[in-house]
Amino acid sequence: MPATREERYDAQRIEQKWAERWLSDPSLYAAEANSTKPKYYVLEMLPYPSGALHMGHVRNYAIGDALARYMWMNGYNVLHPMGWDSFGLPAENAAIKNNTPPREWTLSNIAAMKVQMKRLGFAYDWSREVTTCLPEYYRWNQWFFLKLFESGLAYRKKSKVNWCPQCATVLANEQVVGGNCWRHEDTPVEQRELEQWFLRITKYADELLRDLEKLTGWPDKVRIMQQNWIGRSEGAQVDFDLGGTVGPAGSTITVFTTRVDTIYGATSVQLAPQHPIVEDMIARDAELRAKVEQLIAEQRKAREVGDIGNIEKHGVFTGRFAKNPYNGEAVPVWVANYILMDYGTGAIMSVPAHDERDFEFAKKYNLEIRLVILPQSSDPEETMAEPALPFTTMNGILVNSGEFSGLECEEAIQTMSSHAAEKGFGKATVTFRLKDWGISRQRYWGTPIPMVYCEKDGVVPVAEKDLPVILPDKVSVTLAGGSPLANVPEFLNTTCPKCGGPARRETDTMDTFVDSSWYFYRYADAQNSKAPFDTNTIAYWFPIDQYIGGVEHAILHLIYSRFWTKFMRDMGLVKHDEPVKRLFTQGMVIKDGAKMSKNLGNVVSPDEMVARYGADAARLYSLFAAPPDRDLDWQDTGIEGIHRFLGRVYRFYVRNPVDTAVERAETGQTPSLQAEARTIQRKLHQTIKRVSDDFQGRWHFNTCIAALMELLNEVSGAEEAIAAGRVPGSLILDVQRKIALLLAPMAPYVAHELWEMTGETGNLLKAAWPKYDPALAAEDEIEIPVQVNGKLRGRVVVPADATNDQVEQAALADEKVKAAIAGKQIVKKVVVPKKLVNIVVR
RNA sequence: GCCCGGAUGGCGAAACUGGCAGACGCACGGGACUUAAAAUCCCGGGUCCCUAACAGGACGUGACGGUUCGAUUCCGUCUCCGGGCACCA
Repeated sequence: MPATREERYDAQRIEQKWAERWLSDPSLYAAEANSTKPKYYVLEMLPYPSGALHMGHVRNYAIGDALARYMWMNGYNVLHPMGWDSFGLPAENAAIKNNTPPREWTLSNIAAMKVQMKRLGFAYDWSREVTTCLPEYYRWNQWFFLKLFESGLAYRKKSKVNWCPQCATVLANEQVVGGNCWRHEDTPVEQRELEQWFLRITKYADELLRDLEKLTGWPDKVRIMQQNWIGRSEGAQVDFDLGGTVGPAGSTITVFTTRVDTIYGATSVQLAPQHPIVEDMIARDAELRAKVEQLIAEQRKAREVGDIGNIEKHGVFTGRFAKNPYNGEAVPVWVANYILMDYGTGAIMSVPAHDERDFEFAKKYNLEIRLVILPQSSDPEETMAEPALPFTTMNGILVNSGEFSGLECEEAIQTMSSHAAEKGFGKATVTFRLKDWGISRQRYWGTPIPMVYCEKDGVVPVAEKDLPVILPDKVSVTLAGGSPLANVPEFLNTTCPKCGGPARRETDTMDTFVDSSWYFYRYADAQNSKAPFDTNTIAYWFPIDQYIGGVEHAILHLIYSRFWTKFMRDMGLVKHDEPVKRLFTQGMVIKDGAKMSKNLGNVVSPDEMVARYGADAARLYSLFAAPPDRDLDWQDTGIEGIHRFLGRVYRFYVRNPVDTAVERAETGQTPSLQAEARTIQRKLHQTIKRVSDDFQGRWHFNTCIAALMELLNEVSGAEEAIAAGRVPGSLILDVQRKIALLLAPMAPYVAHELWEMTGETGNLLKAAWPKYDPALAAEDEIEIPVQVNGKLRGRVVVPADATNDQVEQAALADEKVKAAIAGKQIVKKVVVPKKLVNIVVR
């Protein structure tokens, strides 16, 4: 049947109409205060306001919005907010390029993106909008900083830090990816010695690791990544005595090892080139200094290439010996380029027989290789064979190890650590890979760190009552290096909060990950001017029931946020240990097999998609094209298909208008439906079940949209029966209303239009999610495949409640099955209820 | 090197607990409607063999092997792709 003009699905007209209605009612998506409903907090990661949404955002928010709307329809008090991660370097780059002040640039980007979000129909409670670059927000960053400082969790330290020459600022360890800057993938990070502010995240290292077990609603992948990042390692520290002081660093080398059981096999001590004792040694040995500097250079180079793992091992003997406290043996002390100063103690004992790296090094420099562990045989009587070296597993017995010989590795580690502690030359200890979080940035567009430097009183915190320390507007931004704020006298010069004398302000600003570490708390109490938020309000909304975002924040943002929550708990501000109950990481949106990028010219613009196919189609397609946790390969023809589907849905309503009077007329009757009508009714209830199950469980929106397509195919295939009056109007109306309801979370605009076409009014958020009737969803008859020797040979149709015997009889009676088993002996008959029959013959 | 994930038609994918592989959609081919086009509607389809056609048969979920009446699904070995960590002592 050809489509008429009135039947045309005009997405623009429909979406304009509903957008006007929705936008005129700001309370529509507002979370309720003092609600008796159960609460549900659904959160999507807030965007950086770059100026335009990309398809990745659309996908992220389409998932979150579908969930939020579904929960609303299921009677929850939903909190669904949005905000802007709006500090950061791009605003400064834009300022330099276009001569626009960062503030202006950022705020106009926010305005533009908000228009896009509203056009896409996302149901956000804008009264709770958080914009991190505004003083109303960042004053609380400063307030938290003061609290951290009071608690000793914020401290200042001079150290080697990661420096990105492109950003002209320092980076945290988490922001260095493979030796390069996380924002500039081709820019190697340099090491600079700077005085910096750090947050003591390591205080919570153990808890951050332990509580990962509680996060059962998080993807394993993310938990494992965090576990690796924290890098807890149990071992022992042991002191090796140099037999005399070299310099200020003393005469003891403390090594860290996870295999103290192998210490009788230690044949040298290896120091990191930057080790303080090495510095003492080279202070009066020019020759050694040259060699050590060479090792440092090699290390730096390898690090810059991101290849520290494959560095060619080099070392130099220092000419000195250190005493192994277990056996009193003096072993040579070396400096080696594969020893890292920033892990453990920067010194190791080298046991070539039982460590790959030590083995390789010993071979190269002809150091002694001494076997002290023999593999443990499963048969104790069996003589133990000499293993291939290096033998690194823990499945062994100690030999040549004095009083500890004969112990198994595991128990030897315990015994020998205790022994060291008793004798006072060592102890069992735990080392973490996680380092404290360096938050100073030598940039302008960030939260000013609220500290003051006074000649007399030193480092003094700004008084709480003087917050916020306002970021000045008139700043000339350059990437010359050094904080731009240092060139603003009005900002720089201040008075000491303690003595009132002249002082200067800290000119570094905070890492923007501080902003995102707690923004989701502010949503719950966004207008609070007395505190970052009210503790009781938080207790109601937290933890976040569902957080949705990209996996790229698995370590950075998500570990900082967990740390922030634990700190706030310890200061009594929140009552829970973890901020996020369930985490979902959606896949990337790619095109032609590659990440969308301007360079490749494969960027799909959401605006263009909305203009051409409508917001509903753009949203629905991003849910349909792939399960949400997988990457989505964008295909322009795919969204066309979805647009076509919405058109077919729309036409079904236009072509089959049901007078609502019909409903009333038919109520009270129990119509015995004819076969065609019954098929439609069954499909309807099956579809409600499938869509509901997908929302509850796996979030495979692609399959629930497929289910809706199947339902539509069913009813539009029955147009003849409908026209002939063989399908009751009440059933058609039921189908039409339920399709509108099922579509509402994913394609809200057209869902509302369809809802209205069935004579309903009111927002679908307030309509109840449909329920299915299992009896109506059930099949009367089912088709059972019949296999012979595991191969499909026939199909039989039996009543759904047929017994196994009946099914078996039907199967054996089937002509094709008969032919397949003719002349053969039946060995076994397998009948799986409602599934299949398999007849095994010989 | 270690740890996670993935591999199914021309393409995106489905098969949720071991039970008909390929739902749904895209692209494609054929047809209807139309003066024509667009839009819309209907039909077809994994590969190969056989057949005039109907029908029939064999093979098929990255590879090889195993368990099972039966394997995309479980086990073992391997290949390729993506991600994380990496002389972390």
